Amino acid sequence: MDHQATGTGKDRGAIKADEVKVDLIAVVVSVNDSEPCVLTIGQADTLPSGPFALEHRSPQSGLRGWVEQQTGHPLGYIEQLYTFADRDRIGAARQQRVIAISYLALTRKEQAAGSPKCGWQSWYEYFPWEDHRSGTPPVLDVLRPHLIEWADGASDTATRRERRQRAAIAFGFDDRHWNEELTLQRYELVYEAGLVQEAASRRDATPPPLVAGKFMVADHRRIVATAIARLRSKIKYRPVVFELMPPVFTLLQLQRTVEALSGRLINKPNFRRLIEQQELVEKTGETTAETGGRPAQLYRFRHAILDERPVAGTKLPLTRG
Amino acid sequence: MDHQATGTGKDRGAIKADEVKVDLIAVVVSVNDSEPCVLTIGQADTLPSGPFALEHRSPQSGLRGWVEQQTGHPLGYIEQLYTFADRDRIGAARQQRVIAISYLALTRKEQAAGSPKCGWQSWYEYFPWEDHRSGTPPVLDVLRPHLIEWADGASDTATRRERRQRAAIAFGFDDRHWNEELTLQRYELVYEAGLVQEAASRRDATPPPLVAGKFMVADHRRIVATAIARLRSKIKYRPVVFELMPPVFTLLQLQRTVEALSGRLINKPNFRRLIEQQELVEKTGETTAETGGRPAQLYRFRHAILDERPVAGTKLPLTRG
DNA sequence: TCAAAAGTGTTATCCTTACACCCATGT
DNA sequence: ACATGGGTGTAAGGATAACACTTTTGA
Repeated sequence: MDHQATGTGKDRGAIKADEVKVDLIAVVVSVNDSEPCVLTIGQADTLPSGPFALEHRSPQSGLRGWVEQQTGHPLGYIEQLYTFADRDRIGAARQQRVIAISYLALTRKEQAAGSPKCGWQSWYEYFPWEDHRSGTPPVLDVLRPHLIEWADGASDTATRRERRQRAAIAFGFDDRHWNEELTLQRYELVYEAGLVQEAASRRDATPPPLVAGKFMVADHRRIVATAIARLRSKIKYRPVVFELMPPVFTLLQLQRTVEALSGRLINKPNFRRLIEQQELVEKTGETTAETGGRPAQLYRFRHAILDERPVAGTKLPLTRG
Repeated sequence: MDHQATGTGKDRGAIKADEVKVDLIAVVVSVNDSEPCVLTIGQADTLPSGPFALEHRSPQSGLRGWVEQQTGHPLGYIEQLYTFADRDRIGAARQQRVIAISYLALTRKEQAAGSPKCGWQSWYEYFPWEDHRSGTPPVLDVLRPHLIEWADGASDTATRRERRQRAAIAFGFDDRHWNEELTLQRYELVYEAGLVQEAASRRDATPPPLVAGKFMVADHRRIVATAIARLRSKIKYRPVVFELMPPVFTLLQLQRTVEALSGRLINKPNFRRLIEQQELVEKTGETTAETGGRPAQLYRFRHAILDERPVAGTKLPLTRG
C-alpha cells in the first residue's frame, strides 16, 4: 500500500504535513458519598492530560504517568473512550494538528490524598440537568423554553421540526421517558443552542442567554459527557461499578453508587435480588452498624465470576416516577 | 497545564519526541449473498488505509478519501472503532511512533464497481471458527486440542487453569453456550496460542503448528476482529443493519443479513414480529417473485423512526441448537 | 416509641422462545 | 404433488416491575 506524499507546501514552522501531536486525556471518575465525581486540575475546569511521548510504552501507561504526576492519583481500571481529531480542535488558526485520545478511568477517592492543584468535582455541577434522583431537576424547566426558542429560530420548517424532535427525545419532553444514556446528545443540544459558555467562543462574542452548568476548558466538557454516557450504558452490561466500590460494602452502598452514576433512583428489593442471583457478590459474614438502622450484611465482589462466564452488569430496576 | 518537555535526546532522524504519524484505517463491511465481507487491497491481506494529513478536514473525511482512492468505493456510514497505539505496532526497532485510528464503515457492494487491486473477502475466511450458521464449524474440533495443549504448556497451575477457562468461555467448550460477540477474545486466544501466522513474527521463527484462517498484514486481522465484535453487538441495540441493505428488501433478505453478521441462525416468525412491531420497516406495497416460492412483500427502512425515539436494533431470536 | 435502614414474599405484566400450522407460487 | 419460501397463531417460561410487609437497630 504505497501512500503517496501528502504534504502540499502549506507547511509553516517546518512541520511535516502528516505529523501530529497526540494528547492523552483522562476522565477519572469516583463516587464519594453518593456523588459521582471527576478529577480536575487548575480552576476545576481542566481534565488531567499530557502529550503522548516516545518513552511511553503504551498510551495507557503514558496516561497513568500524567495523571499521577498532575494529581497524585494512581489509576486502576482504564478504557479508551474516543479519539478527537477535528481540525479546529485547539486553534483553527495554527497549522498544527492536535488529536486527543481520551480515556475513562475508574477509581476510589481514598486511594491517595490529593496533590497539587487538583480536586474532585461532582459531575452534576457541569451537567445539572442530568441528576434525576430527586425527580426532574428544576433546570430542565429553565432549559426547555430556551431550547424551543432555539428550535424555532431555524430558517426552514423541516429544521425546526427536527430540532424540536431531537430536544424532545433527548430531554424527555412531551411525556416521553427520560433516558439517562443520552447525556452526550443533551450536551450537544445545549451547546448548539448556545446555552453553555463554551459555545460563545465559536460564535460572535455575544454572551449566551443562559449559562447552564459549570464551564470547562476547550472541549473537555464534551469529553466528560462522552464518559458519562459510556459509563451509564456500560454498568448495565459489564460489572464495572465494583471498580468504584471499597473492598467490602453493603448492598445499599452499591445501590447508591449505581444511582449516583445513572442519575436515577432504583428499586431496593429488586436491585438486591438482581445482584444476588447473578452471583456478582458474596457475603463476607461481617455486618456493619455504621449505616444507621439495622446492621447490614457486608459483601465483597466475587472476582472469580470474571473467569466463570461472560458476565453482565447491574440492570436498573427503576422505581416508577 | 504546563507539560514539561518530554524529548530525551534519543531522537534519531530529527524527529521530535512527541510527534507522531497517524494512520487512518478502514474496515469496510458489506453483505453479499448472505456472506459478510470486508474490503481489502493488495493480496487480500491488507485493509485500505492512509496517513492522516493536514488538509483533511476530519479523520472521517480523510478516511473517505483514502478508501475511495484505493478501492473506488464511496463510504456512507462510518464509526470510530479504536485507536491502536502500542509502541511496537509497526516496527519496534524504529524510533518512530505510528498510531492507527480505525473505523468501521458499512456499505453495499453495488455502490460502485471495484477499481485497482481490491476486492471483497468473506470475513469467515479470516475467522473460520466464527460461522455457526450450519452448526458448530469443523475447525473448532481442530482448534480445541491445540488450545488445550497451549493452556497446559503454561509453567504454573494458576495460569493453566486460567487459560483453560478463557478458552472454554470464549469458544463455548464444556457445554457452554456459544457467544458470538466474543470474536476479539477468540482471536486473541488463537494468536497467543501461536495458531495464526501473524503470531510467528513475534516469536522465534518457528512456524505455527496450525495455521487457522487466512493471514493479514501486521495487526489488520485483529482490527477486523474488533470490527466484527463491535458490529455483532451493535446490531442488537441500534438499527445499523439497514446500512447494508438495498433500498427495498424482503424480510428474509434482512434476516439472512443479520444471520450473516452474527454467524448464527435465527427464528423466522419471531424475527419478523420483532422487526414489524418495532416499526423499523414499512411495506412498499410491492412484492417480488424473484425469491422462489410465494412472492414476498417488499419493505423499506423507515428512516423517520430515527427522529421519533431512541431506537433499538434487531434482537436475535435464536433457533435452538 | 419512632425513624431509618435491612430484608422477604407475592403478584401482575411483558418479553422471549418454541413450535405447530397455513398460504402462495413455480416446476 | 411437492419444494420453497412467505406468513399467522398461540402457549409456556422467564425476567422485570410494583408494592405490601416484616425485622433489627439507635435515638
